[in-house]
Amino acid sequence: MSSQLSPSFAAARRSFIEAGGQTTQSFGLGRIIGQTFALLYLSPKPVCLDEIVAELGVSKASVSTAVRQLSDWAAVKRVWVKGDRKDYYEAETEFTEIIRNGLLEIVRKKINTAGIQLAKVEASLQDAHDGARSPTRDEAALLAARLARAKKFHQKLNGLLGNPLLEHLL
Amino acid sequence: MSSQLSPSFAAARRSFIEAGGQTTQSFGLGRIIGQTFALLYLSPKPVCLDEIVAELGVSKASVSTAVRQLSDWAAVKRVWVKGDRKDYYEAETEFTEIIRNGLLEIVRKKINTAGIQLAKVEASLQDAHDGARSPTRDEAALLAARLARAKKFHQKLNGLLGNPLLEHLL
DNA sequence: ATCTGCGTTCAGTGCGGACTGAATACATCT
DNA sequence: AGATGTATTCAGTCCGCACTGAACGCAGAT
Repeated sequence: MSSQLSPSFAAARRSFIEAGGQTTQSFGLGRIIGQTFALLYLSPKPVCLDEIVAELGVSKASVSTAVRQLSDWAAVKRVWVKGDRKDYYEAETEFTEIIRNGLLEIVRKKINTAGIQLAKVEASLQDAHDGARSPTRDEAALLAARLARAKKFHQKLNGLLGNPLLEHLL
Repeated sequence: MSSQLSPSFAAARRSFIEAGGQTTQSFGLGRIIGQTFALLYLSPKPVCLDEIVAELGVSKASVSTAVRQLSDWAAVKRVWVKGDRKDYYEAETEFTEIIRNGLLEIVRKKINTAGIQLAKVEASLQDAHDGARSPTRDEAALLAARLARAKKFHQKLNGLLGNPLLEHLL
């Protein structure tokens, strides 16, 4: 692909792709996701799966799943090239959109499951309160109070993540 | 510790601690960090290392490092009990502070290292531009343009994370 | 219908990082 | 000073998860 490009230009390109991989990996998303996006982000024309596989030197399976992840977040979009049976992909260049659909969505999910667990704790605390003997009361009261604070904070976080003002700041 | 508490109360407590572990683990911070904080958060009095070790059933080393992590973020604070050589810990109950000092700080670091890598790419692109022959120019121009956009977004993120308005929303 | 060239799936592998246990360092008491 | 009870450190182990390779499914072409 980059046969006639100057060596140092190719180096800069690879460096950028590597940086993409490092970044996504540091966020626990895996290396190939970032590398794939970076590659597409730098490409002037749509790129097919096998080209990505060739340039990154990884398995087709990895790129396939990475590309799906990325298109789930609308970080890349499929492009059909007429007369070609391959799938081609190009990057969404608007980072703000990607954060909105990708990262923030992930965080929302995690916050949400945390909230579900809080609700379960609340339920089992109800049971505990019913059959409580005297020495339990103080402990139970503290747990209830702390649990309430946790729930309140959880709601505040939810509000923040849904706040249009946050997305406006991006 | 909870010998005279009702079974279902103890269950609620363990459930909360477990939820804490799940949450921190889902954010890639490890399970014990969240469990330790949750335990301290529910405790009416300061707790020493060995009590945490006993209740969580994990190694002393794990709890030791977890506790240090947590106090780095000011999520827990050391408390001295006079006449006792052990270290005691209690939780910071103000979640907002923890997010500020912990999670946001982590994200800032990651964003920062990403920025450093971008700078490196920019530098090697400078070299490439110097020795460029004609067919390279277009590709180089695109890379430069996209790199500029990436840098701009990086700065925007930095600004957002440093924005007092964000912390005010918490 | 068969063949050909794609993308996807899934059981298995390898690796990175959390966790452990023993050795170490440290503090306080006698 | 030594002794004792504590926290910390560090090499090693274990485990989850990203990644792989082969088998599969599914198109369109002939």
